[in-house]
Amino acid sequence: MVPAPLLSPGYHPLIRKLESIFPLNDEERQALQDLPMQVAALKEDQDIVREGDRPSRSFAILSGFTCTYKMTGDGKRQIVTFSIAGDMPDLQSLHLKVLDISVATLTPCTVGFIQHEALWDLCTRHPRIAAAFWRECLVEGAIFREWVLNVGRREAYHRMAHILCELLVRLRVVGLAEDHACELPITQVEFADALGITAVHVNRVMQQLRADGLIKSNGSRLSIPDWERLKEAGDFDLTYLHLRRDEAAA
Amino acid sequence: MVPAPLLSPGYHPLIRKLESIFPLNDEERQALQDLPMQVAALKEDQDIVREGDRPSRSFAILSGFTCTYKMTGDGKRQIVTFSIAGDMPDLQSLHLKVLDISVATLTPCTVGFIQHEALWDLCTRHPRIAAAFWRECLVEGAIFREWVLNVGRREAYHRMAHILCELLVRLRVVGLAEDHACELPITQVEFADALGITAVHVNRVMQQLRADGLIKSNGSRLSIPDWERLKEAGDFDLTYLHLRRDEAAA
DNA sequence: GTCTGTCGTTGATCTATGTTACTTTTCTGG
DNA sequence: CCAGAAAAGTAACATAGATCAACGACAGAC
Repeated sequence: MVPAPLLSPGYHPLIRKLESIFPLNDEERQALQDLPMQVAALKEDQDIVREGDRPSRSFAILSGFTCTYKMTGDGKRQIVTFSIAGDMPDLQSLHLKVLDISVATLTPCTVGFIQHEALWDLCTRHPRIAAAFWRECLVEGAIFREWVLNVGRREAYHRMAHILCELLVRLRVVGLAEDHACELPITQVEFADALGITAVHVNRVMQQLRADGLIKSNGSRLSIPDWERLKEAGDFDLTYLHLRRDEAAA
Repeated sequence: MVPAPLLSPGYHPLIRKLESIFPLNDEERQALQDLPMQVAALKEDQDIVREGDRPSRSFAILSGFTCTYKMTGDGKRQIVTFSIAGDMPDLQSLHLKVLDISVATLTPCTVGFIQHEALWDLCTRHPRIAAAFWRECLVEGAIFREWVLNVGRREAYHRMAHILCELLVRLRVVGLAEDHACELPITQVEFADALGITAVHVNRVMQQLRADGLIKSNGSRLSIPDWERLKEAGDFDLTYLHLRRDEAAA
């Protein structure tokens, strides 16, 4: 039911992610490994869950990128977070019956659906895993807070720099980025919806970042020639990601 | 150690708040009632905890208003949420060692500090209370998400309307507001920091809301002559507050 | 190999909101 | 009851970013 490479010890994205914020023992890793999961391959630009849904399962992203978004009444979209391998963007539905967000794929994705019952069972049997999930929800909350700050109080140029820093660090944590480069298949329209600006302005700001030598990009490949200066431009301090040892040192 | 009126059944703000999102039984209510709490009276405009702290206790607000905020590197403040009686703005510190936010009083406040050990103990003994706390953290996260949307994609006028709707509903839930009026001791500067705009603009926008007959205010008293129109102006849908029965019907 | 749609890019113009520098009102402590 | 401070309100001017309307470069479909 689950493709072999995803299950080989040390490669399960969910485990890798959880371990980035919480230390697990062998037994707990095994329990996660054994979690019954219905794996699905999804195309890009597809909603996985929608605002108003009452899901009976959550899902973990095994590969690909998703965004979590909300819409205003007049149809404007705000992306509130991006998610990557190991993330469980609707874990909250375990406790909150009605979803207040939608999650959509940005790229083709592999996701693993896990019945809430199975998660409850796991949490009961392994209270430390329950704590790890709770903790993961809290880290997610911390990211939202930082985004409120980012959107509320930083200019577009710095906002963009900040989000790039966050994405690079988070990708590094799950092994999807080298030191200062990564694959980042996010369009300018998507960045616009995440930063609360227009796509036109994203374009201008990215050009400025390029001109200033803070980033380079060809196609969906991003590389960062001067991490220190990008961090500074983005006013980026990774405390809010609450990583264990400073995984990504950065 | 705890003032009597705060402990009398049915009036403990913490219990009232938890029950607004999670049903408790008598035993659980009692356990919360018995939670050892160090009560403190704080003046206004005081930090209760600061970004970077590593607290060994969390606190519940028993009376008064607080704001949770973050600062940018160049000293701009963003308030990421307001908190009121029953809220535990730094409950996260139970899991996340280093605080990524500061919490300050907006008015004189009574707060009850609770040692993390006591909370852990409570959670172990009463798994449903642990679930309730987890759930509370998730609701808080949902509020942050809505704020990202609010700040990112709504114009100042609508943003202001939205935040007023949220505050009224939340105050109503804990019995601090009548149907369409409440005491709201939040200054225009504070609203500005919460909405990601300037105080000057808050002033303009509030005048517009008044002129449009959506709100009335004298001093710190807010009243809402036309709730339906304010909700509409604020594009407000209380789903994201995840209240139990629709407490505040609204 | 052309067609079609998506994505990135550009320029001209407009506007919501910021900035600065006040004045007026309300609150508070002595 | 008054003085001083904090909060609210005003006005003139500045600007980051929005809006609108193109255009070019690809990539996948057929």
